[in-house]
Amino acid sequence: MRKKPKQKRSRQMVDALIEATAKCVTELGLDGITTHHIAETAGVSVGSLYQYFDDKEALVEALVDKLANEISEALRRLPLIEQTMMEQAGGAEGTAGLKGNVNMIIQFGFALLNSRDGLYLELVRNWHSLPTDRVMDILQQTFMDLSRVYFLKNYQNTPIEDLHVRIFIIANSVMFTMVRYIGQPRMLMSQEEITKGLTEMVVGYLSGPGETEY
Amino acid sequence: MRKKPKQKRSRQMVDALIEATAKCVTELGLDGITTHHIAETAGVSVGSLYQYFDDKEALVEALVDKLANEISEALRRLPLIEQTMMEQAGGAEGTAGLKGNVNMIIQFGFALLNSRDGLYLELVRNWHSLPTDRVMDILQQTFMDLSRVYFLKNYQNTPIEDLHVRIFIIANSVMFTMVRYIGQPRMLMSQEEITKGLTEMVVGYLSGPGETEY
Amino acid sequence: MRKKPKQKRSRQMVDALIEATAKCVTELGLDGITTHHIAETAGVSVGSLYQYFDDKEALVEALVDKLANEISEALRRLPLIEQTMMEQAGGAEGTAGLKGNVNMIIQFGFALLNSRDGLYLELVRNWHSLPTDRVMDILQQTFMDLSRVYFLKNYQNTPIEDLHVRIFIIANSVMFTMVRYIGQPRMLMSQEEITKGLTEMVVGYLSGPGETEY
Amino acid sequence: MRKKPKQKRSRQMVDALIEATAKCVTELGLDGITTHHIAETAGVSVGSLYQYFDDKEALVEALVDKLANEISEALRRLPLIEQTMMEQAGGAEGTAGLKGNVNMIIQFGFALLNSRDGLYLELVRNWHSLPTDRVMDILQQTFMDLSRVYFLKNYQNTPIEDLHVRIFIIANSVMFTMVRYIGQPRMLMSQEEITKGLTEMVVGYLSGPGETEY
DNA sequence: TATGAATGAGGCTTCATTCAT
DNA sequence: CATGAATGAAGCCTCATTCAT
Repeated sequence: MRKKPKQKRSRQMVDALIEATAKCVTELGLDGITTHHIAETAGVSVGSLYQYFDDKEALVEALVDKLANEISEALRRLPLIEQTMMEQAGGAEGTAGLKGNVNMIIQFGFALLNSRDGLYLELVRNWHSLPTDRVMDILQQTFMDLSRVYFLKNYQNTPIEDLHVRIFIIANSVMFTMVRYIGQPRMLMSQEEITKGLTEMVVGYLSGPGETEY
Repeated sequence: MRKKPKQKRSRQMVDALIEATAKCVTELGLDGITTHHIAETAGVSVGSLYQYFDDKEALVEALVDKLANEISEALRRLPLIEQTMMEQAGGAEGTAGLKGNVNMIIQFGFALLNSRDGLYLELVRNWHSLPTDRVMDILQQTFMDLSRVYFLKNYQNTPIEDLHVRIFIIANSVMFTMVRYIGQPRMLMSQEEITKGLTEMVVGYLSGPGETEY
Repeated sequence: MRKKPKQKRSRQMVDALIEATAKCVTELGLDGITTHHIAETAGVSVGSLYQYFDDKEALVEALVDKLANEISEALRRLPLIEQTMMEQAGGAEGTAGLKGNVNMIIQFGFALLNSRDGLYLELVRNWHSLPTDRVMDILQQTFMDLSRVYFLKNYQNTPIEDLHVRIFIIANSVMFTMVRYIGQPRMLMSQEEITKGLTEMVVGYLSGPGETEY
Repeated sequence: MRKKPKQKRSRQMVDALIEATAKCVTELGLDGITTHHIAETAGVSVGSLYQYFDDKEALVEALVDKLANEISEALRRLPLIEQTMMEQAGGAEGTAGLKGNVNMIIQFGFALLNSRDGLYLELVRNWHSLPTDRVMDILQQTFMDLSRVYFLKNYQNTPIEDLHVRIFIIANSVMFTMVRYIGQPRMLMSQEEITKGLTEMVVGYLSGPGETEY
């Protein structure tokens, strides 16, 4: 970013531009946006755009960063259910709490991808051409953290050595399956089916044998 | 395609152009390619390009189609292991054959994504902006078919009612997790770990309760 | 023309190409035609086209020449009515024969412009960008000749000193008024009205005082 | 037009571009102009051209509109001579005023077609491929209006039922005869002869029998 | 600072013409 | 002679970025 927006006016301008970028992305797709569109949508001139952002990339980067943090926050605020003592004692079979939580997170994900007119959807789709890997990274990191805490609290007796691998696999599996599902026009499957399937897969994976023989 | 490549020369030209497109995609990325680049890489003039393809899109489409068919073929040729009688009788625990097969497919997938200088990687990444959905469709369909046959043969006593949902979830989970993994520059995890994790998840999911209570 | 088509085959080819050009002109407009279109329509290769014609211009020129001669012939075959002795004696008032002839020619003109799917219309419209002025020239010349003969026979006592000027004016007036009329989509006037008006104007002009004071 | 030329600079740019278009049309012909030529002639970049005009067509349209209005204005400012009482009473023979006016208009027309290095000539020639029919429409409409007023004032006793047909015929006859005359390289006739002939024809037609038997 | 006019490199596509087979 | 594949100059238009006001 070219300029630290300390002034109030500046911050407003920066925010307006980022918001305009978001709007343009949802309306035109990530590679349909132009600096003119964004400036016009923000109600400012192209010149101003370049006063606050080095180039188009920087704008998208700023947008992505902002969203990533928002999502990360929201994820953290999710009312995850703590496992009861009973379940914890029950061993591998007591996955009701886990299942509920996974289900909740997936539903949250679907809600997210469908919100803001598909803004997140478009960004996730184009993750590879985004100026930062932040979205994925932040999301994954958040996921990691959440999971680690959750597991430490609830499954102290379970090995979590390869937790980072599992989280990586799960995060990407869930996210892209959802994105792919939403992208499909012909709805041969209901969102509930997908949610249920994903939940089952994830819970099974998390409850399965850890570093078992193989 | 503008002209049916009946002549030997024509087919050579078409192939050269598709191969040039492939090369350009790996070198410049899907949306870095230009008609001039492709023509030059193929060692012909732009005019020739348009003699055989309606536009740039058509070229990419041809490339994608070709690759999709190749992969589909290769998948079909994978030496999947038939389940033994013992395993089949063993119920959910007898998953050694399944596990082996899943593992084989994932390794095949990694090999594929790493081949051709990342051509497949780039194409899968950009699946949403490809002129055809054929890649995904063909791959998924092939997967479906393979799986259906496999399950019919080996798990006749297992419910496969929601098989299409499971296949959808698995195909996308595996594929995008692999793509994402390869895309990561810092290798915090080994490919073996990912392969193992994915296999475990998939096998668990496929061996888990079918249309159980939930 | 590059080659004298003495052989039968050659002449056939030349004719086919010219006819194809005609078809393309009516279908695509004079500046919508391409050598490929023409060759394809003629059922031959572009190469052959260039074997018989230096370039695209030459083709159009050949077409125009052919048509001009055809029209010229047809004009000459028009059954113009000879004036009766009575009329000739009657002076300026005896214009029934003239009027009939003018009317006939105009109707002939309309029929021509509406024939061949508007081929003539398109060519007259584009007279200025035609490779030859032949159409106009031949038509005008034919007109001149016809008129000269006609007047010599029928109006020997009338001065015809400025006949060439009158013919020039009349030919162009009539032709372009017709062309413009046909081009108008909204038919605020009937073709009969136009025909009648043109006839009246022309007859009046031809019967008017010759080299009078002015 | 893409941008409203509110600013002084903008209007200058727009004017420069239209003027450059005019110059290019006279130098290269209507279908010899290119966006680069025009921009270069105007002394600006292609980009600027597209800042003010949607495409090449829009430029030509703007030029044509401008000229059409100019001509229309000029036509209206022509000092047409009102008929004297004597003439009006004199019936068909009192056409001195009319003849003078027709003559004046034709001379005006010649002056116009010969001005601006043949710009008007080229545009009239290409009337059918101009983006708007406005030229012809505006000119014809102006002509109509002028004539109507003129005839109402001066020939109240003459039937003018088919005036629109007559105007249509006259306008096109005169205009295209002039255009054709100017286009002819070999001057077998003087401009005076043409002017005189056209005047005679027009006056004769306008003074002739109205809706007479036929 | 804010503006938005101006820039111009660069991308896509067409089509008349040539030439090896 | 016929073919049609190959050529490549040329045209149109876009858009990220700069800079004078």
